[in-house]
Amino acid sequence: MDDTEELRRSGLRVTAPRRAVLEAVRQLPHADADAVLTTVRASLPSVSVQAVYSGLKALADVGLLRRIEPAGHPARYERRTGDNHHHVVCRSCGAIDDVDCAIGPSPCLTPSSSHGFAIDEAEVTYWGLCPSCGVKSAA
Amino acid sequence: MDDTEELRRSGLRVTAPRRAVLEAVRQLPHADADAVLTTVRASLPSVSVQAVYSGLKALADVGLLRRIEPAGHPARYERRTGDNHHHVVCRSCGAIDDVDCAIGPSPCLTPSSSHGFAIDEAEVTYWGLCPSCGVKSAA
DNA sequence: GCCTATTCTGGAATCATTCAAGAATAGTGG
DNA sequence: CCACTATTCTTGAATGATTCCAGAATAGGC
Repeated sequence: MDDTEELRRSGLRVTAPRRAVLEAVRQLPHADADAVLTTVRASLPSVSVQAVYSGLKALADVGLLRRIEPAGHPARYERRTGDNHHHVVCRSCGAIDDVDCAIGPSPCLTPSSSHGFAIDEAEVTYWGLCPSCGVKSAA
Repeated sequence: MDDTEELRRSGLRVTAPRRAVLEAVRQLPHADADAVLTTVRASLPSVSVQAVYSGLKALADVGLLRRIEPAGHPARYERRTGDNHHHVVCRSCGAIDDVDCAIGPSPCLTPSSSHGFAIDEAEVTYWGLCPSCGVKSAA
């Protein structure tokens, strides 16, 4: 299924900016809005900042993209959706990698106490140093 | 151990704004900077915004406060530190509650694959609706 | 091909937070 | 108790990511 088809099935209008945003996130998993903008402009030089933001929002709203917001970093976007996998974030450079569910299939965590909250998602973020930053700090 | 003593032991200068910040976070667990500012000004009306921000940062840096940053919300601060407990966040009103470690003592989660990252923390955030927002949305 | 709702463009605004320069002050040594 | 110096405070401006706005463009149904 190509991007155009995915957009249509999700009930979104198929526009050049949206296809380009979808394609950019495919090329750059965990890209932030700025990186997406740069990539999109390689093929569509006149796309506005807002077209990218609203495209990212529309795509995330229908589930074609997943938005992750690591503390202290701008939001990142990825196409791997629906499995609630987790992420490792490098404290030094902000690099992100996927991590499969810690325990079994998603939703993979049950809190020991929920204080009456109706919980629908368990989000896990691992923090540390990526391979290349780890080497630098050890030196 | 009172606030003054805690500050001193952590190697921080004891100032009125810092004591007030520490006291405010004790009164309001999971308060954001703005709520802390308001509370601090109840006793010290002329404290600046930056005194609160720099106080929060200094206190968090030495571990007297823990800073949490739920996606889409301003940073919150709490005095319960050192146990890496987790949080439930209400999607509707942003209310936060503590949740004990999902599995055993902290650090309580081990990723199935780390991609070479040197991981030092597993942060878990549960998302859902708090008791009062859950009631409203069910109605 | 036309019509209308949706999306896009350009520009300004918002929010949380941080930076900068100079005044105030905590804590040390005398 | 006082002076000294580094730290912290004040005021005010700046930053970065993101959103809001009004009007122009356009996707998709008829």
